[in-house]
Amino acid sequence: MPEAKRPDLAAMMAPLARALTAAELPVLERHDLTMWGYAVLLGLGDQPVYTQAALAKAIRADKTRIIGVLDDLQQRGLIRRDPDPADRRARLVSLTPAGRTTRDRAQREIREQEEILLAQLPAADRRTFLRCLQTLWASNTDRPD
Amino acid sequence: MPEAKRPDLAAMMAPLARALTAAELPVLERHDLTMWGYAVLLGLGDQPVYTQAALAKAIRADKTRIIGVLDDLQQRGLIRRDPDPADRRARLVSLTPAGRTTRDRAQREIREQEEILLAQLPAADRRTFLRCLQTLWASNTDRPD
DNA sequence: TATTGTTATACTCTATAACTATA
DNA sequence: TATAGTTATAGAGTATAACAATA
Repeated sequence: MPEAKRPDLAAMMAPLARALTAAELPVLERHDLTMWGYAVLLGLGDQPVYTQAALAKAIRADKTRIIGVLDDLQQRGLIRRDPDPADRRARLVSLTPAGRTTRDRAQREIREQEEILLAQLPAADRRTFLRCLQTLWASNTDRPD
Repeated sequence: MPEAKRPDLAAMMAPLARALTAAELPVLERHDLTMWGYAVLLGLGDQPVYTQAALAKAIRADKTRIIGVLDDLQQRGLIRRDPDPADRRARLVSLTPAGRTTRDRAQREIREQEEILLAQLPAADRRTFLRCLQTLWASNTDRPD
Protein backbone atom coordinates (compact mmCIF):
# COMPACT_ATOMS: atom_id res chain seq x y z
CA MET A 1 0.00 0.00 0.00
CA PRO A 2 1.59 3.28 -1.09
CA GLU A 3 1.65 6.25 1.22
CA ALA A 4 -1.44 8.43 1.01
CA LYS A 5 -1.38 12.00 -0.27
CA ARG A 6 -0.70 14.29 2.63
CA PRO A 7 0.59 17.76 3.53
CA ASP A 8 4.25 18.19 4.43
CA LEU A 9 5.14 16.94 7.90
CA ALA A 10 6.03 20.41 9.13
CA ALA A 11 2.81 21.80 7.70
CA MET A 12 0.86 19.38 9.90
CA MET A 13 3.09 19.45 12.97
CA ALA A 14 3.46 23.21 13.31
CA PRO A 15 -0.27 24.09 13.39
CA LEU A 16 -0.96 21.15 15.69
CA ALA A 17 1.76 22.26 18.07
CA ARG A 18 0.37 25.77 18.03
CA ALA A 19 -3.14 24.53 18.74
CA LEU A 20 -1.96 22.32 21.59
CA THR A 21 -0.02 25.19 23.08
CA ALA A 22 -2.97 27.52 22.76
CA ALA A 23 -5.21 24.96 24.45
CA GLU A 24 -2.78 24.72 27.35
CA LEU A 25 -2.74 28.43 28.03
CA PRO A 26 -6.07 28.70 29.88
CA VAL A 27 -5.09 25.71 32.02
CA LEU A 28 -1.77 27.28 32.93
CA GLU A 29 -3.43 30.61 33.64
CA ARG A 30 -5.64 28.94 36.22
CA HIS A 31 -2.46 27.97 38.03
CA ASP A 32 -0.84 31.36 37.47
CA LEU A 33 1.82 29.79 35.30
CA THR A 34 3.31 30.96 32.04
CA MET A 35 4.49 28.49 29.45
CA TRP A 36 8.07 29.09 30.55
CA GLY A 37 7.15 28.81 34.21
CA TYR A 38 5.57 25.43 33.53
CA ALA A 39 8.60 24.39 31.47
CA VAL A 40 10.86 25.27 34.40
CA LEU A 41 8.77 23.26 36.87
CA LEU A 42 8.87 20.29 34.48
CA GLY A 43 12.58 20.79 33.84
CA LEU A 44 13.38 20.52 37.53
CA GLY A 45 11.79 17.08 37.52
CA ASP A 46 12.64 14.90 40.47
CA GLN A 47 16.35 15.45 40.44
CA PRO A 48 16.86 17.89 43.29
CA VAL A 49 19.27 20.42 41.79
CA TYR A 50 20.65 22.18 38.77
CA THR A 51 22.56 25.30 37.94
CA GLN A 52 20.46 27.89 36.14
CA ALA A 53 22.54 27.45 33.00
CA ALA A 54 22.01 23.69 33.00
CA LEU A 55 18.31 24.16 33.62
CA ALA A 56 18.04 26.62 30.76
CA LYS A 57 19.83 24.21 28.45
CA ALA A 58 17.62 21.33 29.53
CA ILE A 59 14.46 23.16 28.56
CA ARG A 60 16.13 24.62 25.48
CA ALA A 61 15.86 28.23 26.62
CA ASP A 62 18.37 31.03 26.72
CA LYS A 63 19.90 31.46 30.18
CA THR A 64 18.84 35.11 30.17
CA ARG A 65 15.34 34.08 29.18
CA ILE A 66 14.43 32.25 32.36
CA ILE A 67 15.76 34.69 34.97
CA GLY A 68 12.53 36.63 35.32
CA VAL A 69 10.67 33.33 35.36
CA LEU A 70 12.82 32.02 38.21
CA ASP A 71 12.39 35.30 40.09
CA ASP A 72 8.64 34.94 39.92
CA LEU A 73 8.52 31.24 40.83
CA GLN A 74 10.88 31.76 43.74
CA GLN A 75 8.94 34.70 45.09
CA ARG A 76 5.80 32.58 45.02
CA GLY A 77 7.53 29.76 46.88
CA LEU A 78 7.40 27.23 44.06
CA ILE A 79 11.16 26.88 43.69
CA ARG A 80 14.28 27.57 45.75
CA ARG A 81 17.57 29.08 44.63
CA ASP A 82 20.23 28.12 47.13
CA PRO A 83 23.82 29.31 46.82
CA ASP A 84 26.13 26.41 46.02
CA PRO A 85 28.60 26.18 48.94
CA ALA A 86 31.18 24.64 46.61
CA ASP A 87 30.96 27.42 43.99
CA ARG A 88 29.56 30.69 45.20
CA ARG A 89 28.82 31.81 41.63
CA ALA A 90 26.23 29.10 41.12
CA ARG A 91 22.65 28.77 42.36
CA LEU A 92 21.17 25.34 43.00
CA VAL A 93 17.59 25.38 41.80
CA SER A 94 15.05 22.97 43.24
CA LEU A 95 11.30 22.43 43.47
CA THR A 96 9.55 23.13 46.75
CA PRO A 97 6.70 20.82 47.82
CA ALA A 98 4.30 23.56 46.72
CA GLY A 99 6.05 23.71 43.35
CA ARG A 100 5.71 19.97 42.93
CA THR A 101 2.03 20.11 43.77
CA THR A 102 1.39 22.95 41.36
CA ARG A 103 3.30 21.20 38.62
CA ASP A 104 1.44 17.94 39.10
CA ARG A 105 -1.98 19.59 39.21
CA ALA A 106 -1.30 21.62 36.09
CA GLN A 107 0.04 18.59 34.27
CA ARG A 108 -2.99 16.52 35.20
CA GLU A 109 -5.29 19.14 33.68
CA ILE A 110 -3.12 19.41 30.60
CA ARG A 111 -3.33 15.67 30.09
CA GLU A 112 -7.11 15.90 30.36
CA GLN A 113 -7.02 18.65 27.75
CA GLU A 114 -5.02 16.45 25.44
CA GLU A 115 -7.70 13.79 25.68
CA ILE A 116 -10.02 16.01 23.67
CA LEU A 117 -7.66 15.74 20.73
CA LEU A 118 -6.53 12.14 21.21
CA ALA A 119 -10.08 10.88 21.62
CA GLN A 120 -10.40 11.07 17.86
CA LEU A 121 -8.01 8.16 17.42
CA PRO A 122 -8.97 4.50 17.86
CA ALA A 123 -7.23 3.02 20.91
CA ALA A 124 -4.80 0.89 18.92
CA ASP A 125 -3.83 3.71 16.57
CA ARG A 126 -3.49 6.04 19.47
CA ARG A 127 -0.94 3.87 21.21
CA THR A 128 1.10 3.54 18.03
CA PHE A 129 0.87 7.25 17.36
CA LEU A 130 2.11 8.22 20.80
CA ARG A 131 4.90 5.65 20.67
CA CYS A 132 6.08 6.97 17.31
CA LEU A 133 5.82 10.57 18.41
CA GLN A 134 7.93 9.80 21.45
CA THR A 135 10.50 7.99 19.31
CA LEU A 136 10.84 10.90 16.91
CA TRP A 137 10.92 13.43 19.71
CA ALA A 138 13.60 11.52 21.63
CA SER A 139 15.83 11.05 18.60
CA ASN A 140 15.54 14.74 17.94
CA THR A 141 16.15 16.13 21.42
CA ASP A 142 19.27 13.99 21.68
CA ARG A 143 20.84 16.00 18.88
CA PRO A 144 23.88 18.14 19.70
CA ASP A 145 22.26 21.21 18.11
CA MET B 1 -1.88 -2.21 28.27
CA PRO B 2 -1.79 1.20 29.95
CA GLU B 3 -0.35 4.21 28.22
CA ALA B 4 3.39 4.57 28.71
CA LYS B 5 4.96 7.46 30.57
CA ARG B 6 5.59 10.27 28.15
CA PRO B 7 6.12 14.03 27.95
CA ASP B 8 3.15 16.28 27.29
CA LEU B 9 1.92 16.27 23.71
CA ALA B 10 2.82 19.89 23.15
CA ALA B 11 6.25 19.31 24.65
CA MET B 12 6.93 16.71 21.97
CA MET B 13 5.12 18.36 19.08
CA ALA B 14 6.60 21.84 19.41
CA PRO B 15 10.29 20.86 19.32
CA LEU B 16 9.62 18.39 16.52
CA ALA B 17 7.85 21.05 14.50
CA ARG B 18 10.72 23.44 15.08
CA ALA B 19 13.26 20.82 14.02
CA LEU B 20 11.31 19.97 10.88
CA THR B 21 11.01 23.64 10.01
CA ALA B 22 14.72 24.19 10.60
CA ALA B 23 15.55 21.22 8.38
CA GLU B 24 13.42 22.68 5.59
CA LEU B 25 15.18 26.03 5.60
CA PRO B 26 18.32 25.01 3.67
CA VAL B 27 16.14 23.28 1.09
CA LEU B 28 14.00 26.36 0.63
CA GLU B 29 17.07 28.58 0.44
CA ARG B 30 18.34 26.55 -2.48
CA HIS B 31 15.15 27.54 -4.28
CA ASP B 32 15.30 31.14 -3.03
CA LEU B 33 12.13 30.65 -1.07
CA THR B 34 11.24 31.78 2.40
CA MET B 35 8.93 29.73 4.58
CA TRP B 36 6.11 32.15 3.79
CA GLY B 37 6.94 32.14 0.09
CA TYR B 38 6.70 28.36 0.08
CA ALA B 39 3.47 28.52 2.05
CA VAL B 40 2.02 30.87 -0.55
CA LEU B 41 3.01 28.60 -3.45
CA LEU B 42 1.42 25.66 -1.63
CA GLY B 43 -1.64 27.72 -0.74
CA LEU B 44 -2.29 28.52 -4.37
CA GLY B 45 -2.51 24.79 -5.03
CA ASP B 46 -4.17 23.85 -8.28
CA GLN B 47 -7.18 26.05 -7.97
CA PRO B 48 -6.38 28.94 -10.29
CA VAL B 49 -7.36 31.98 -8.26
CA TYR B 50 -7.90 33.63 -4.93
CA THR B 51 -8.13 37.08 -3.46
CA GLN B 52 -5.15 38.00 -1.34
CA ALA B 53 -7.30 38.03 1.77
CA ALA B 54 -8.61 34.53 1.06
CA LEU B 55 -5.10 33.29 0.35
CA ALA B 56 -3.82 34.77 3.61
CA LYS B 57 -6.63 33.11 5.52
CA ALA B 58 -6.01 29.78 3.83
CA ILE B 59 -2.41 29.69 4.96
CA ARG B 60 -3.32 31.17 8.34
CA ALA B 61 -1.31 34.36 7.85
CA ASP B 62 -2.18 37.97 8.40
CA LYS B 63 -3.23 39.69 5.17
CA THR B 64 -0.58 42.35 5.76
CA ARG B 65 1.99 39.66 6.38
CA ILE B 66 2.06 38.23 2.88
CA ILE B 67 2.14 41.42 0.84
CA GLY B 68 5.92 41.63 0.69
CA VAL B 69 6.01 37.91 -0.05
CA LEU B 70 3.62 38.33 -2.97
CA ASP B 71 5.63 41.30 -4.25
CA ASP B 72 8.76 39.17 -4.33
CA LEU B 73 7.16 36.10 -5.89
CA GLN B 74 5.46 38.19 -8.54
CA GLN B 75 8.64 40.05 -9.43
CA ARG B 76 10.39 36.72 -9.91
CA GLY B 77 7.62 35.46 -12.15
CA LEU B 78 6.41 32.68 -9.87
CA ILE B 79 2.92 34.08 -9.37
CA ARG B 80 0.60 36.52 -11.10
CA ARG B 81 -1.62 39.18 -9.58
CA ASP B 82 -4.32 40.05 -12.09
CA PRO B 83 -6.93 42.70 -11.39
CA ASP B 84 -10.35 41.12 -11.03
CA PRO B 85 -12.52 42.59 -13.81
CA ALA B 86 -15.62 42.00 -11.67
CA ASP B 87 -14.26 43.80 -8.58
CA ARG B 88 -11.49 46.27 -9.22
CA ARG B 89 -10.46 46.23 -5.56
CA ALA B 90 -9.41 42.60 -5.68
CA ARG B 91 -6.36 40.87 -7.16
CA LEU B 92 -6.63 37.35 -8.50
CA VAL B 93 -3.51 35.48 -7.49
CA SER B 94 -2.35 32.46 -9.45
CA LEU B 95 0.70 30.28 -9.97
CA THR B 96 2.71 30.66 -13.16
CA PRO B 97 4.16 27.52 -14.74
CA ALA B 98 7.53 28.55 -13.29
CA GLY B 99 5.92 28.88 -9.88
CA ARG B 100 4.42 25.44 -10.15
CA THR B 101 7.77 23.95 -11.13
CA THR B 102 9.57 25.66 -8.27
CA ARG B 103 6.94 24.56 -5.80
CA ASP B 104 7.05 20.94 -6.96
CA ARG B 105 10.83 20.77 -6.92
CA ALA B 106 11.06 22.28 -3.46
CA GLN B 107 8.37 19.96 -2.16
CA ARG B 108 10.09 16.91 -3.57
CA GLU B 109 13.28 17.81 -1.72
CA ILE B 110 11.37 18.52 1.45
CA ARG B 111 9.76 15.10 1.27
CA GLU B 112 13.21 13.56 0.88
CA GLN B 113 14.33 15.51 3.92
CA GLU B 114 11.41 14.13 5.90
CA GLU B 115 12.53 10.62 5.08
CA ILE B 116 15.54 11.09 7.36
CA LEU B 117 13.19 11.45 10.29
CA LEU B 118 10.53 8.96 9.24
CA ALA B 119 13.10 6.27 8.44
CA GLN B 120 13.30 5.63 12.18
CA LEU B 121 9.81 4.17 12.20
CA PRO B 122 8.95 0.62 11.08
CA ALA B 123 6.86 0.70 7.91
CA ALA B 124 3.62 -0.35 9.58
CA ASP B 125 3.99 2.12 12.45
CA ARG B 126 4.90 4.81 10.01
CA ARG B 127 1.71 4.43 8.03
CA THR B 128 -0.37 4.55 11.21
CA PHE B 129 1.55 7.54 12.50
CA LEU B 130 1.06 9.56 9.34
CA ARG B 131 -2.60 8.63 9.15
CA CYS B 132 -3.17 9.74 12.74
CA LEU B 133 -1.20 12.92 12.27
CA GLN B 134 -3.28 13.79 9.25
CA THR B 135 -6.50 13.06 11.14
CA LEU B 136 -5.54 15.31 14.04
CA TRP B 137 -4.29 18.02 11.72
CA ALA B 138 -7.46 17.97 9.62
CA SER B 139 -9.78 18.10 12.61
CA ASN B 140 -7.82 21.02 13.89
CA THR B 141 -7.57 23.12 10.76
CA ASP B 142 -11.30 22.79 10.27
CA ARG B 143 -11.84 24.78 13.45
CA PRO B 144 -13.46 28.23 13.22
CA ASP B 145 -10.54 29.73 15.19
C1' DT C 1 -20.98 51.91 5.27
C1' DA C 2 -18.05 47.90 4.24
C1' DT C 3 -14.14 45.72 1.96
C1' DT C 4 -9.47 45.13 -0.76
C1' DG C 5 -4.94 46.05 -0.78
C1' DT C 6 -1.44 48.79 1.26
C1' DT C 7 1.74 51.33 4.49
C1' DA C 8 3.33 52.71 8.90
C1' DT C 9 3.37 51.95 13.73
C1' DA C 10 3.55 49.38 17.95
C1' DC C 11 4.17 45.30 20.41
C1' DT C 12 6.02 40.70 21.73
C1' DC C 13 9.49 37.59 21.95
C1' DT C 14 14.15 36.37 21.64
C1' DA C 15 18.98 36.79 21.24
C1' DT C 16 23.38 39.77 21.94
C1' DA C 17 26.41 42.46 24.42
C1' DA C 18 28.05 44.19 28.50
C1' DC C 19 28.62 44.09 33.66
C1' DT C 20 29.65 41.78 38.58
C1' DA C 21 31.25 38.41 41.29
C1' DT C 22 33.46 34.60 41.73
C1' DA C 23 36.84 30.86 40.20
C1' DT D 1 41.20 33.94 31.66
C1' DA D 2 36.95 31.84 32.08
C1' DT D 3 32.27 31.05 33.97
C1' DA D 4 27.45 31.93 36.66
C1' DG D 5 24.13 35.04 37.07
C1' DT D 6 22.29 39.42 35.85
C1' DT D 7 20.81 43.65 33.25
C1' DA D 8 20.11 46.51 29.29
C1' DT D 9 19.95 46.84 24.45
C1' DA D 10 18.98 45.54 19.80
C1' DG D 11 16.88 42.57 16.53
C1' DA D 12 13.26 39.57 14.17
C1' DG D 13 8.67 38.57 13.64
C1' DT D 14 3.99 39.70 14.20
C1' DA D 15 -0.18 42.10 14.82
C1' DT D 16 -2.80 46.78 15.01
C1' DA D 17 -4.20 51.01 13.24
C1' DA D 18 -4.77 54.08 9.59
C1' DC D 19 -5.19 55.13 4.65
C1' DA D 20 -6.77 55.23 -0.47
C1' DA D 21 -9.56 53.03 -3.84
C1' DT D 22 -13.64 50.73 -4.87
C1' DA D 23 -18.05 48.56 -3.93
